[in-house]
Amino acid sequence: MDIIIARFESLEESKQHTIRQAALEEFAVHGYKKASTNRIVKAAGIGKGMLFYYFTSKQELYEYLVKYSLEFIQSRYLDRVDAGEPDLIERLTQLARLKMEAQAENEEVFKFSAVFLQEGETHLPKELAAKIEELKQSGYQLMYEGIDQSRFRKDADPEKVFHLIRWSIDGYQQELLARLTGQKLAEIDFAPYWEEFYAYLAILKKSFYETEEESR
Amino acid sequence: MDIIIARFESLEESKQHTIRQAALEEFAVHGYKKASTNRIVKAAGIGKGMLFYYFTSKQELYEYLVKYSLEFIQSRYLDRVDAGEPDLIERLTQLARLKMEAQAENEEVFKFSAVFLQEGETHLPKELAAKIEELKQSGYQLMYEGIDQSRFRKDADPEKVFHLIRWSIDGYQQELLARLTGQKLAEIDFAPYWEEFYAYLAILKKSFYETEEESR
DNA sequence: TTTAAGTCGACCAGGGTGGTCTAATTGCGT
DNA sequence: ACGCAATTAGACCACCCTGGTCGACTTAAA
Repeated sequence: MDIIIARFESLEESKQHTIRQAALEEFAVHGYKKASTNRIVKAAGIGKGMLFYYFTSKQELYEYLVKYSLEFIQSRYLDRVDAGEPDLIERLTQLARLKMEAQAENEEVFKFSAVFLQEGETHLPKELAAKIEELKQSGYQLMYEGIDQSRFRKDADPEKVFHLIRWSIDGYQQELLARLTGQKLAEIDFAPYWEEFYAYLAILKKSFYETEEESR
Repeated sequence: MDIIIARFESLEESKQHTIRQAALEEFAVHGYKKASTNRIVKAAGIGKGMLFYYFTSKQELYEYLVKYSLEFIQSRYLDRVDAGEPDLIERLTQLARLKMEAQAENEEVFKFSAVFLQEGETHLPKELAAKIEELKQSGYQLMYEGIDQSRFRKDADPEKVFHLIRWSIDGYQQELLARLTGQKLAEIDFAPYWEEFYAYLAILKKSFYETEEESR
C-alpha cells in the first residue's frame, strides 16, 4: 500500500492539495459511509481511475486523511503551545490564537477532524485509533494542566471559575466563527476581532481574578 | 392532503407517537435527503404501505414533523417563559430550566429542530419557512429583550457582560448535556445538577453584578 | 520506436431509494 | 352471518448512486 500511496505523494504539491481538500471536505460533510468517491473526483477535477490509482480504496484514502490531519494538528497547532504558561487566560488566549491560525491555514482539516473524532474507531485500524486517543489526551493536558488557580478570586471555587472562563472564551470563539461563516478565514483581517476579544478578557480578569487594589 | 393526514391523526396516540418518534429520529440523524423511509417503517414496526397511507410522500411526512415540532417548541417551551423578568440571570435560568424540561419530554423534537433550522427553506413551502423564521425571532426576543443591564458592574461594557453571562450558562448546559449522552433525559434526577448550576450562578452574580457591599 | 507511467470515464454488479399495488385481514353496520 | 369498507403488510418497481475495474488513450522518456 505504501508503494501505492507513494504515487500520490510524488505528485506535485498543488495537485495533492486539490485532491486532499476535496476529499477532506467530502468526508467532513458526509462522514465515512455516506461520502462519495464520485463527488470527490468531480470536485478535485480528476478522473475516477486516478483516485484508485493513488489510493487502492476509499478506506485507504480515509486513513491517509486521518493521518494527515493528525500530523497537521499536532505540528501546526498543539506543538506550538507553551504549556509552561500558568495563567489560565493567557493559556486559553494562546490556544485560541494558535487554533485560529491553524484553522485559517487549513479549515477543512479541522472540520474533518471533528468528524473522525466523533465517528471513533469505526473504519480505522487500532493503530490509528490509538494515535487519535493520544492527540485527544495531549489536547486535554494543554488545556487543563499546570494552571495556577491561586490567581482567581478567593471567594469562589477555583474549579468553577476555571470552567466559567473557559466557557466564556469558547463562547466568543464559537460566536465569531458563526459570524464569519461563508468567508475564507485566510482572507480575513482579524485585528479588530482580537481587539474585541481582549476587551472581553479584560472584563474576565477584572471579574474573576483577585483584584490587586483590594487592600485599599 | 389534510384528508390523508387525518388518517394519521385519528390513530391512537401511542401509535402516532411511535411513528412520529421513529421519523423524527431518522430525519434528525440523516437530514431530509438521506433519511430513509425504509428505516423509519422498520423502526416504527409498521409496513411500508402504512407510511404512505398516512402521508402521501416523504415530503409531506417531513412537513408534518416540522409543523409538529414548531408547535411543540412553542407550547411546551417558549410560551412558558416569563418575558417580564428583567434580571438576566433569572431569565436565562428560566430559559435553561424550561428548555431542559421540554427536552426531557421529547428529546427527538429538539434534535430534529436543529436539523431543519440548519437545512433552512429547502424542502419546505414558504408558508412553513415563515413560521420557522417567526420561531427564531421569538426565541431571540425571549433571550435579548427587556433585560435590565443596570444591574451589571459599572466598570464594564454591559453588552459584553451580557454575552459573557450567556456564554457561561450555555457552556454549562452544553457540557451537562454532553456528560449525560446515552441516558434517557426523562429518567434523570436533575436535582444535584441544578444545585451545581446555582453554585455557578452565584459566582456569576458575585463577579458580574454590582456588589451591594461596595459602600463599606 | 518501444516501453511504461499516467489519465480518463464508461461500465459493472449490487444495494438502497421513494413509492405502488395486490392480496389478506379486520371491524362494523345490518 | 354477511358484505362492504377501512386497514395492514411487504413484495415489487424503476431508478439512481455506490465503490471499484478496465481497456483505450496520451504523454514522456529511452
